[in-house]
Amino acid sequence: MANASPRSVHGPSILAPDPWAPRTSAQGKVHQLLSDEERARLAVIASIVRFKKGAEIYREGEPADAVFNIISGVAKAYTHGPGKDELIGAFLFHHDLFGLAQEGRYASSVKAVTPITAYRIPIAALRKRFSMDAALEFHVIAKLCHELRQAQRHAFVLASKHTVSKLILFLQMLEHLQADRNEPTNEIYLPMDRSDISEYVGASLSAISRAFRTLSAKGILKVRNRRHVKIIDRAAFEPISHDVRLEEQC
Amino acid sequence: MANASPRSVHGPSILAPDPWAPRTSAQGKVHQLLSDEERARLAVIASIVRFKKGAEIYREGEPADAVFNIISGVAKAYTHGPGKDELIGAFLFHHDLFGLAQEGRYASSVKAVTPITAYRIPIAALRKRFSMDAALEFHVIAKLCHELRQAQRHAFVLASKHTVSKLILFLQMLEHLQADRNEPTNEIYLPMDRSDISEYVGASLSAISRAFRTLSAKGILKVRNRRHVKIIDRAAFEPISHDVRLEEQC
DNA sequence: CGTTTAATTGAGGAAAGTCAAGTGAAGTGG
DNA sequence: CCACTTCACTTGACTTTCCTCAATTAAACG
Repeated sequence: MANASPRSVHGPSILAPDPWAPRTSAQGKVHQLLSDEERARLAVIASIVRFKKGAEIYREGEPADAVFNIISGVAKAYTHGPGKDELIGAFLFHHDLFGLAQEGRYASSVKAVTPITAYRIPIAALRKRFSMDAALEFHVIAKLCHELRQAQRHAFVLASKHTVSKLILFLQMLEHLQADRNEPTNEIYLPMDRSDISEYVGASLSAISRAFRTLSAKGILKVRNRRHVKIIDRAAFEPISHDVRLEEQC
Repeated sequence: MANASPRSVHGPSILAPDPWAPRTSAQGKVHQLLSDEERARLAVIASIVRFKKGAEIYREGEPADAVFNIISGVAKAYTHGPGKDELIGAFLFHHDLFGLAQEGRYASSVKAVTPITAYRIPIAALRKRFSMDAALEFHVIAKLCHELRQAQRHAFVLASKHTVSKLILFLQMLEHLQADRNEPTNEIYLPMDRSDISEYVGASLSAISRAFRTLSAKGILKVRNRRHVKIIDRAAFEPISHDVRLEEQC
C-alpha cells in the first residue's frame, strides 16, 4: 500500500534531476536517469530483498558490501552520535539509493519505517560495471548531488530556531518529495511516527506535538489522522516557513 | 600565508578517501584521487582565478558554468533561507571541489573567507572529459560521498541542543580537517570570524562568544587570539562533545 | 476487549535569543 | 609613529522558547 508500484519492474531505478541539465530542457523535473538497458544490466547483478517494518537493514560500521535501491516503502538513515542520542539523517523513499560507504563501512544505520522492498546490488559487481559504463557513473553523480541538496535542506530545518518553523519546513520537504514521486499532494502523508520526526528536525517529541497543535489551532493545517495532514492556509504556510513568528498572524 | 602551497602545482586536485576502499589498505587516510595524468589533463581545461577576502565567487541561482577547486584559502558556502537569515552550509578548504549545480544553477552562494586561489573548470569541458574518463568520474563520486558525510556531521552539530556542544563538535571538525591537510594540530586555526561560526552551528553570535568563554573558564580550551585556540583538557573535550552537561564536571 | 504502543498535555526550570551597551583590536590617514 | 575610526567581539539584562519529567488520553494490535 505504500507506494505505487511501476507497471513493469525492469530493475534498479535512479530518479533525480540532472544537475547540469541545460536550462532549455525541462527544468525542475526529475528524470529516470537510467536507461532501460542500464536497468536491465543492473538487474542482473541485483537481487530483491524485503524487510519488515522496523527491521534493521544494516548498521553503522558494518562492512559495506552492497548498495540498495528502494522499490517500495520508506526507510530512515540514522546515526548514533558521539553521545547517546541518535539523529535521523534522512528518510529514504522510492527510487532512493543508499548504502554508500566510508572506508568500506556503512556510515549510518538504516531501518525500515514501513515494509520495504529493495534491490540489493553488491558493491563489487557495481564497481565492475562502473568501469565499463561511464553513463551509469554519471547518473550516480547526479543522484549524489541530489542527496547533497537534500542534506542542505535538512540543515535548514535543523537550523531553524522555533519548532513550528522546523515542522513547516519538514512538511514542505515531504510535500515536494511526494510531488516528485507523482503522488497526490492535496494531503501530506507521514509514513514515520512523531518521534522519528522529532529526531529528524532536532526537537523534542513534545515540542513536535505542540507544534502540530499550534498549526492546527491556527487553522493553517488540518490533522486528519496520525499519518495524514492537509495544508489549509497555504498563504500562511509557504512564506512563514522559516522564522517569522506565527503569533503575529492571529 | 593561508595554506601551504604544493611544491609543484600540476592541476586540479581532489583529496578524499575512497568510500569503497578494501579494508586491507590504508584506512582513514585521504588520498589524492587524481593521477598526475588526470590532473594535467584537467589543468588544460582549467584556469586559475583569485578572489580577495570577502569576495563573492558566485551567487545562488546564477547559471552554473564552472566548478572550482581550491588551491589555497578558505571559502564558505551559504544559502539565503526561505526567510531572512542565512545558513552557512559548509566551509571549503584546500582541495575542495565546489560549484556542483542543481538544474543548471548554483544551489548556494560562495564567498571567500580568506583570499582564495582556485582552479576554475568549465562544466562543458568537464562533462566532455567525464565521457572519456571513467576513473575521473569515479573520483568525483568519491569526493561527493565525502561531502555527504561532511554534511552529515554538520547536521550533528546543528542538532545538538547546547551551544557548548555545538562549538566543541565544530572545533573537532576543524581539527580533523586540519589533520587531513597535514597541518599541525596542536592548535586549531579559525579562518572564519565568530559570526560565521554562529551561522554554521546554528546559534546566536552571543551564544558562541559565551560558549568560548565557558570552555576557556573551565580550562578545557585556551583562546590564544581570535583565530587560534588550543585544546587543553582533551579528556574533557573528546567525549563530552555532544550533549553531556559540562556543568557536571566542575 | 484488554494490553501495549504512540501521542498529547501540563508544570517547572534551564538555556538561548534579542537588544543594547561597552571593550578591544585592527586598520587608516595624518 | 601615533591618534582616530571602524569593525569584531564581548558582556549584561530581560524575555521567550524549548527541554525534562511525568501523568493522561488515544489509537493500534492481538
